Amino acid sequence: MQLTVPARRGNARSCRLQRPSLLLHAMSKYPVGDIETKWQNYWETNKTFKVTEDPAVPPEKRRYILDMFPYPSAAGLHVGHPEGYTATDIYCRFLRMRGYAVLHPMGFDSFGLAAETYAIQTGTHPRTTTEANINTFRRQIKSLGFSYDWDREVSTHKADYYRWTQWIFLKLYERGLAYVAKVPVWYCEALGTVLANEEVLATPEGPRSERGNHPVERRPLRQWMLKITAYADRLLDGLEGLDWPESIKAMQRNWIGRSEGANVRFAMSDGSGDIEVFTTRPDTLFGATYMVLAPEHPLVGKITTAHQRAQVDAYIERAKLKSDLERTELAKDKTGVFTGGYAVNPVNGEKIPVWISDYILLSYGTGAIMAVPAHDQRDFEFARQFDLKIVRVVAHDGEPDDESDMTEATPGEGVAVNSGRFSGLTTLEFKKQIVEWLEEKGLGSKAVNYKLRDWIFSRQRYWGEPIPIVHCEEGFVPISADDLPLRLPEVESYTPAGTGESPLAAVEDWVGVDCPDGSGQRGMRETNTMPQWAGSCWYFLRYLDPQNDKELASREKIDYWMPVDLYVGGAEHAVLHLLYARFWHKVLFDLGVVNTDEPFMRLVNQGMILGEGGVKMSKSLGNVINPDDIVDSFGADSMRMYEMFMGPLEIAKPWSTNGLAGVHRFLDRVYRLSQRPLSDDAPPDNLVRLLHKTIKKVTEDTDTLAFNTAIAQMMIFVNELFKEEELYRALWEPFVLIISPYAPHLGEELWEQLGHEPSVSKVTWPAYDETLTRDEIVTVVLQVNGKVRNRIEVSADTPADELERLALGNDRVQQWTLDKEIVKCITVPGKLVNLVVR
RNA sequence: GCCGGAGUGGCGGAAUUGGUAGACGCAGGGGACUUAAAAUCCCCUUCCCUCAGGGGAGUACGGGUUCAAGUCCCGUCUCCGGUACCA
Repeated sequence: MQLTVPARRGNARSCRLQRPSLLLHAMSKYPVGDIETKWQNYWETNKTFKVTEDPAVPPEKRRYILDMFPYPSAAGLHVGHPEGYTATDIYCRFLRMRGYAVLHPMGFDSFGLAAETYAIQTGTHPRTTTEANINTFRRQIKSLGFSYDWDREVSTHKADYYRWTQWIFLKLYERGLAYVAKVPVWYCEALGTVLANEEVLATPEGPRSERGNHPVERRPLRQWMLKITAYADRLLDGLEGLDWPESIKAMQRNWIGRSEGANVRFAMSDGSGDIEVFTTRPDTLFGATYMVLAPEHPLVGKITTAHQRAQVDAYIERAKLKSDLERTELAKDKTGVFTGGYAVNPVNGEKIPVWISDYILLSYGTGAIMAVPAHDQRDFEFARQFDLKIVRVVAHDGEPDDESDMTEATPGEGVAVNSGRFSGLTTLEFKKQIVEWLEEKGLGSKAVNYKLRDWIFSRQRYWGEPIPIVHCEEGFVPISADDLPLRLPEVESYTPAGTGESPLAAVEDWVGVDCPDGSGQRGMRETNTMPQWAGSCWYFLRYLDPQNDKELASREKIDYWMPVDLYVGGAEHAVLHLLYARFWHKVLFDLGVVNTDEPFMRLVNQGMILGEGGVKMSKSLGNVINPDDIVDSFGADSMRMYEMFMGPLEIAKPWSTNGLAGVHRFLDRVYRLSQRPLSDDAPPDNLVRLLHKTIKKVTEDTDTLAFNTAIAQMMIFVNELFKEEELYRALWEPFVLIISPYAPHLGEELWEQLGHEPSVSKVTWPAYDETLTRDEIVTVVLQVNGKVRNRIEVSADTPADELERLALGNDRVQQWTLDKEIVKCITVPGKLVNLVVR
């Protein structure tokens, strides 16, 4: 998946970014490079982290920990990638040592625009570029010592992978969830192609292509669509049970945008047709004083009077050129034109004018509204702009009765007024009764609307999954699942055809094909390809069974591992990827392919790593940190540990090379400590207690992904050990175990130096003794009126009355209680005594 | 505007069910070692006042609850992320 970092464009050569000069000063006492190479080779040769489906492992001891796989860009790995990957790696290593079977795979989201753009410019096949980039990514990821099971690696552009992406598409098609429709999309004359919304920018000169700054316009073009709206309610309801950040859930809810209301039909006064509107406030029907249609609304032509025709046509022309953005955000003033037509308000028979305006979007609801200016701010502004009638139909406390005094609409709920026999009803009750009334009269009905729209699934591109459909005389004929994969043909040019078709349209001997229905007729292949999102919708299933050529993954393996227990990645995928993947998963669930309705039980977003000084990392600022440079100068363990020490995983935090050096210093200290002669003597009691506290803290914090505080505790422990002459084996061995998920190369090395067989990752995580985690002597705070006046050291089990006696007898305390009456005494054993005086 | 999140030293950040604010690290200061420097080790380091015992203030701001508030409640401000004529 693509991170929203400034991607390098149109240049696939690897480029070394400038090294911060500080890196060159990294001094190291321990042989970082040797150690890290040694253990990476060991893990690779011994397949240390290969995992298989062992039926002896009970289900509650299995975990599927997933990283968002990267889009292999030419720029190589970014410091943002290792953050999430390190977090899951530490967690996985921890879980394994705690006796879990852990599935932890990695792969590549390898279809995408950047490689194709480069192909257009240079003629290099996108596969060549992509696979070179994958090799770089894989090398970089391996250099950080992550414990992936590399035998499960997948890449979405490989035919044995996209075969199953196409298979899922066929299933969607079979179920009526994939269809073709003419929808307005951005078309760029100069580039000869359709552009995605995110490839179009709003500029003062109008909408322009992101690439080349060419003008673009909306054209209704034939596109493949996926009926995600059919799953809107399930996508909404499914969020309830998920352990996801509240913000992501809120964003998905907002994106789906469910709203309840009613559809109401208004007849034209001249009988020229009916206008249907959607409203969430049917209780304000009596306040509907005019209507507005979207400029593209099909009824506009029919109801416009001859007198208004020229103005209306001119307005429609202008609206066409505006982007959605301009029609909404940028437009402060309302614009619109009267059509000359009138509709009849069904509740009171009043004739109300029908206008068109671009504040009404054809794509939402019915593309038409009843305007209630008294209680809707947009309608209010429009009414004031064009001097239309305003009637209040909801009473709120303390409002002026005269509409001419109103300065803004009052959208809240209240009690109905000016509403005939419905007057006096509360908003809630009114809504119920009016819908019943409308249904009785056949004028309308209860309705639900969504902001969510069907997913435009086709791209006029080369580097994507071909859509396995043939256009035959009798219509679309899907390719038989047995004939998949439908491979991408080789092409001579990657440039779009200029007709709004993909480069595939030019490959005549690929496009022309016998119809798969066996009729003997000739047909034409679909030349659109799938969008980049397709491959990432289900990759986590392919990891389960990557070699399977009979099905996308066997049901046994799905049952063994799914659903994903923890999914870590950037918040930039909050809506699209996570919504699309959930949608496909629900379809697969309905098909009986997968075992759960939701794929990802727990989601964590790692925060962005900013440049030094808290600004965004960007090439133009020259503050981009290249992980390769860090690994070269400080080592992978320092890089990993520093990124975890920076702060909580979820928050954005600035990079600091000094901070990195500090963590490196710590690891260096650990190594130097390890070179001291080992002692088998019993260690001092205070250090044993510190060890148990440390094990407890690191255990709990690793379990909750609070890596920064776990590392702080390890630093405290090492600082204390460092002060001792001797290195006690009884303290050192457990410490090597708990640091090993964090600094795995050093962990392996030290474990081996302790005389053990590798790998440390197979050793059981140390236990702690709860009683040893508590201090025997504690500091108790003596307060007078809540202010700390003294501290005393007492045995931890000193009872309350004894503490109270000690407090009252304390001379520093007495200075503050002298001549005062002691009103109250609060004692918290082991913590404090607070004397309240007057 | 709406939704979500966050405001703690010079900086990144700690702080259990309300119970010692500032753990750990960075930066800074002092000392040790060294011919010297680097590296390393030790100590100090929220701010203000101080008779050197301490005292006062302090977790964005203003209130409140409480013996006790960074933590709970009400209001305000700022910043970050998302979204925006969605009828």
